[in-house]
Amino acid sequence: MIYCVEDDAGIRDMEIYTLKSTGFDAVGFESGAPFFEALKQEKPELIILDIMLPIEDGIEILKKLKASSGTDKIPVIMATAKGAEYDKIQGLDLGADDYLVKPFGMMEMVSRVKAVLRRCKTQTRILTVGGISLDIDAHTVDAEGKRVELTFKEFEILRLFLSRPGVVFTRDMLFAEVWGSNYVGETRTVDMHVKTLRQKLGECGGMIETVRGVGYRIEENK
Amino acid sequence: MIYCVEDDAGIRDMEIYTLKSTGFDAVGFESGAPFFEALKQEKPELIILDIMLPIEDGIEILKKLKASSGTDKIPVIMATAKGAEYDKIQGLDLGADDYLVKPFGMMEMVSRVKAVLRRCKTQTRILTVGGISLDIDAHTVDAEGKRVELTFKEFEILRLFLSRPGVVFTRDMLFAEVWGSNYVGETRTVDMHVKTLRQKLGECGGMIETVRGVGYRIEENK
DNA sequence: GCTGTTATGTCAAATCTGTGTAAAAAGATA
DNA sequence: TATCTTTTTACACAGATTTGACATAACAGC
Repeated sequence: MIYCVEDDAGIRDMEIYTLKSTGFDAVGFESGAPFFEALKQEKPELIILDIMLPIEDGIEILKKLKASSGTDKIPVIMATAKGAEYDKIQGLDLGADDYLVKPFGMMEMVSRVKAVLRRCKTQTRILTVGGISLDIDAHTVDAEGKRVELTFKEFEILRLFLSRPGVVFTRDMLFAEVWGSNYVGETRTVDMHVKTLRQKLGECGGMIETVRGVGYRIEENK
Repeated sequence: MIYCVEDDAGIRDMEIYTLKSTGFDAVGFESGAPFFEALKQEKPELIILDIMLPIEDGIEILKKLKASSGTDKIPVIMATAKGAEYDKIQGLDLGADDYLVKPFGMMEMVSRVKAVLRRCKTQTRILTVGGISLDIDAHTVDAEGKRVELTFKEFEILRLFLSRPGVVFTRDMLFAEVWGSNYVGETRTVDMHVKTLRQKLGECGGMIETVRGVGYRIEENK
């Protein structure tokens, strides 16, 4: 879902039309008030925000968005009039993720939206690295296209690995994240789960690398 | 460190001057070739890349950057001529982090640089000196662009060296930091690790200098 | 230049440590 | 209860680390 705040109905409709025909779900708002109302109902993935607005201007709206913990992480693209460089600077410094200079092409808008979403890939619900893909919602894992049945702990560990490919997780980190407690004493619990993971993942099992003296990581295949 | 690739000497100098006077360390390049040469030596925090370049254009350079595992995470801001919308789209789709439309103000450039760096802040912690780069999170080391496999102690020692380039570490300091204990008695342990480090780092091995009677350090320049 | 002294480089052997694995015990779940 | 998951224990082994002996290089004084 993408929200567009834009007072010019022509531009607004064009934006919504383009976004929808590109496969996004989009809703337009004429001003800040109805926009904030909608925000209470549903948080969009991204906001396109015009700076020149009648009652409350875009900069003010942006400040409010960034001030509230529920909305501060939603990426914002500011739309600004040509030559208003100061606005751009202010917007960027206030935490806008990008901006569009009017008049902008719809192709460009879509590209920027995609680029920002790519950057802010906050919660991709499906993690994929190499031949392994893990669906967080469905709680399923496929390796080389084949469904793999994992237990809870195994799933959580694999999810961590996939969430940051190439990054090494120490046993302490794994314990903290998966068990929520500290890694105390000498136990081979983690190793055990890694072993079964490797086994169940078959071919892809080799992607889980041991970093001796440190921990484990999933190979960032290149 | 920020690298600027721009064929127009006037613009390039202006960029470098502005960035330096803002507190950044910046170096300019006229074309792709010297830029890639410098890249072997040191990886910058950010790259400002002109699209219209004589021999190899910015899009090509961007593709190369994103194709190499050592450079694909470095944020890139593309500089493009006004109205060349297609370029922008292509650049953004290829993974550029932002772009500047020529002619752009220096204030805007600085704002964008800061914004991109802010966004990419929580990325990876990478120490780079000369041709060596060490990724703390991934626990990997590259020398001259090639992956080098290090053992735990080797990694820790190299990490110390890279954390303070040019500074000499005595054997006592190394023991205290890496082993967490005091350097007792006469043993060749540290020297041994330094030897294997130099060996494994190949060309870059020479960067580890012996300071007779004191300890070791990593050579800052060259 | 030499020469003796000292620090560092190198090697192979000895030691130590972390990890893989299996199997059994302990907890959950149904 | 039976079954599945998780944890623990025990042990073997590959690989990392350390050590001591010796070679080599650097330096200071002559």
